[in-house]
Amino acid sequence: MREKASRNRSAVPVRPRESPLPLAARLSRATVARLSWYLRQVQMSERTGATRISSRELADALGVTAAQVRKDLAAIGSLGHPGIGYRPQELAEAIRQVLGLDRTWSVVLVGVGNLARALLRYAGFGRQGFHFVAVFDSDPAKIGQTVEGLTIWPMSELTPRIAALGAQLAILTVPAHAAQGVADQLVAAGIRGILNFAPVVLRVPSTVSLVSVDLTVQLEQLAYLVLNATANGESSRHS
Amino acid sequence: MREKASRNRSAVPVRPRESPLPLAARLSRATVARLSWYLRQVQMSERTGATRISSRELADALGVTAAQVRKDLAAIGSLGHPGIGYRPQELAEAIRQVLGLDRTWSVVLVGVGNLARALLRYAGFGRQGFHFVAVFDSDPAKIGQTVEGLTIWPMSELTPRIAALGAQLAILTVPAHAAQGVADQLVAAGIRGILNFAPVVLRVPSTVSLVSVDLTVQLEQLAYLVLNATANGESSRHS
DNA sequence: TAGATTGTTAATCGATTAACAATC
DNA sequence: TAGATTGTTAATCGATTAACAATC
Repeated sequence: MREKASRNRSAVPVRPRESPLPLAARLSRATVARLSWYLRQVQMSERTGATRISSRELADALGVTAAQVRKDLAAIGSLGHPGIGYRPQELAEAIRQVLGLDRTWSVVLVGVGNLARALLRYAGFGRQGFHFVAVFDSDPAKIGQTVEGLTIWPMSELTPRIAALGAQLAILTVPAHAAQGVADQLVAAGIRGILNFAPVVLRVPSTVSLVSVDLTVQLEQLAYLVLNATANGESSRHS
Repeated sequence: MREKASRNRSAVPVRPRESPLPLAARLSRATVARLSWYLRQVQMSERTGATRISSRELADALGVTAAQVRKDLAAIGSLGHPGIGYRPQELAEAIRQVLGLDRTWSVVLVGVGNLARALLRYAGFGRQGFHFVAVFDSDPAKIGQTVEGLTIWPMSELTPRIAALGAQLAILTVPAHAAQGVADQLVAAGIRGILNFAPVVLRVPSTVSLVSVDLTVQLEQLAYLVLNATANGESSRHS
């Protein structure tokens, strides 16, 4: 469960800066999440035609410290120019490469409810290289219907289609009671990563990556914060 | 942005155990998230009629260490019974109280798309005391329609209705470009907490609590994990 | 050159884990 | 009593911040 590998962190500076990403040290969750924010911000800068952006500008836009930004960015390479800042294009490219957004990901979706429809319709995913290649549901009434241009397949098609399409990622939007069973099927079918929205703690083998988004937990977090806000200094959370 | 208050943490043991929650120390984000998991697990135990549950059982079910569970639970009170474990009912009640689930929260929702419909339909929220009292949208075509028994109101009704209904929480499911503007209106209308789904970093005053769920970030996390999985020992993430 | 800004180090802060006396 | 399990302490681990020499 916990991350075990951190030995090689401080070994990085020793390495010559030949290829852009020479066996980069493992990045922490928090760092990876912030890289996503930086990328979004930098892409906005690119659009406005800016030729440079400083750690301070990035920090102010995102509500973190400039030191944090520099630390995060230094972890993925020597991308900055002392006295200048970062060049949006260079930076965006480097972040995309680290996050794996410089390629196409084939994604299947299991469980076609409203949440699934929202995700399928969200154009932001496609823009970053995530392409939905198949959707599945167990409800006979839904099978054969079309959502966002995709035919809904029965669960019996899960394994063969994932194999045939070479899908790497799956989004799980089934009810809690069905989630573990479907996850097991996805794992067996060779899926490499699962984004789970079912409110359960899933168990998958260590060869498969798992990110869970638990909306109930988020709303409960909010209730806790509100309840403890007046007394305390407020703090906000970004997941 | 960062949490500033932590002085009183180790001062807690000094305090006599009179009332159930005597000025409880501030809990970390991570702890609050785990409390939500514990609650869910404990509620399942309650349903199966279990009369006790140990930190080890809880830990195994959720993939954390038993020490972690005891630490988290000790932070909200002396709830365990040495040699026995925790009593599900007592524990569930204590967690509910800490998270503010022992009361009713009035929630408004702004932006009626598929994500909103999914959230409105999700029964889990109601079960924990979150009640949707109004929904708003800026699209004239949607105004006056009904979703899950609620009439969709125009944005001009936001301020008066929030005041009239005494709504405390808001869920923001509008497009990115509209999010900050709507957040400002919600703040002005007296909302105490916002659960934001728009993929932007929102700015709200420190008197208002904010939790953001950024689905793009989560999918990018997954891509990063998959990309770095084979080489590394795998780790999974629960938000 | 003077001013700006990075990458990196050391210091700080906070969260997790291991271990065990106290307790039922 | 013997066995089980908590709450708490100390040790460890990791992440953030501050400061500044190096660089453009």
